[in-house]
Amino acid sequence: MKLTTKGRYAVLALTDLALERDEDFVKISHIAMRQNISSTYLEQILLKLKRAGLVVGVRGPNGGYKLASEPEKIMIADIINIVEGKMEAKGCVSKSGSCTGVSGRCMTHDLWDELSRHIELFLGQISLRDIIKGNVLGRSSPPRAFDY
Amino acid sequence: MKLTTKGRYAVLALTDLALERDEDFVKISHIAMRQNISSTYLEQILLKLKRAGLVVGVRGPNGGYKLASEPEKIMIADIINIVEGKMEAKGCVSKSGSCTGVSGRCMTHDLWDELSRHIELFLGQISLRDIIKGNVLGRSSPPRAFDY
DNA sequence: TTGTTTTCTATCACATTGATAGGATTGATG
DNA sequence: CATCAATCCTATCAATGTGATAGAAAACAA
Repeated sequence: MKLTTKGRYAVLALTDLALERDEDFVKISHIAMRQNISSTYLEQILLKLKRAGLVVGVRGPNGGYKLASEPEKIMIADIINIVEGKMEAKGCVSKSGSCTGVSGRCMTHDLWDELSRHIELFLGQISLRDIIKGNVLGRSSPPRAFDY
Repeated sequence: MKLTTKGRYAVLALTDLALERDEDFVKISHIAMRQNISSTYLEQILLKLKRAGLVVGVRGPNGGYKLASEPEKIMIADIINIVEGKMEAKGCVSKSGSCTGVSGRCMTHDLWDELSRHIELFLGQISLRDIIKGNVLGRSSPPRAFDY
């Protein structure tokens, strides 16, 4: 899974929107100032989120952005997937073809596959509401034992 | 957590070494050919792993690389940490200072903190031996329920 | 010793992505 | 209609990931 500043900014911005839900539309500049991130960079990110339908944006005076649905319905995994591009199903894909190890598919295929599923499962269960309620800590459960 | 091709190549190469453990020393060129990755790039990666003590390398004819310890003692998290640099403890660190949201620390701090712990926990429990034995699939356990 | 094979090391070039800049478009307001 | 405020969009710059090149140093064999 790819996780860069872009994904973090996206979650941060949407969390901000979830908090300022009473205001009609929140301006980019306000989010950027509050969260201390570049407003021009945030533009591109919000644009992607708008095209994906997670937020709505209106132009002109009194314009700005707004969540398209309830905070409890927006999962972190969705946000990340949109701005970072799709989580690559197979982390072993190199530029030319995929899984081109000598034995057909590369040996670590299952590992990255499982890791992606693991992360997606984790972030797919946390909503924006969980974040603004502080309901995040302590969710890490250890993986299963070796022998099963 | 940062996860690029460098980390994947590192795990792939060490998995290859774990499989060819009977041979005394395995040449970079052989690993690169078998796993279909750039041999010059692999050199840089193996060098880091050698400095960290995970592999030993000898020069000259019949030289090459070799695991420094048993495959079951080398965890994936260790490999990634070495070649990708340390996992940043706090994913919310921006260029200037850290956690500089308007309210002291950024709102998503706990989220990234928990995610890092989650990934490290996952990769810290999987060894090279698990990979070559195919003992990886099905380890994803869902996170805990919301209310606890 | 000499030559060959390999790791070691540093530096350079390219590709991808993070981040910025400036203009174009839209809508509200007087 | 004119003006202003904001999103929208595109082009460009900067940083980093990825890989190539050129050699040096070491170990072995003849």
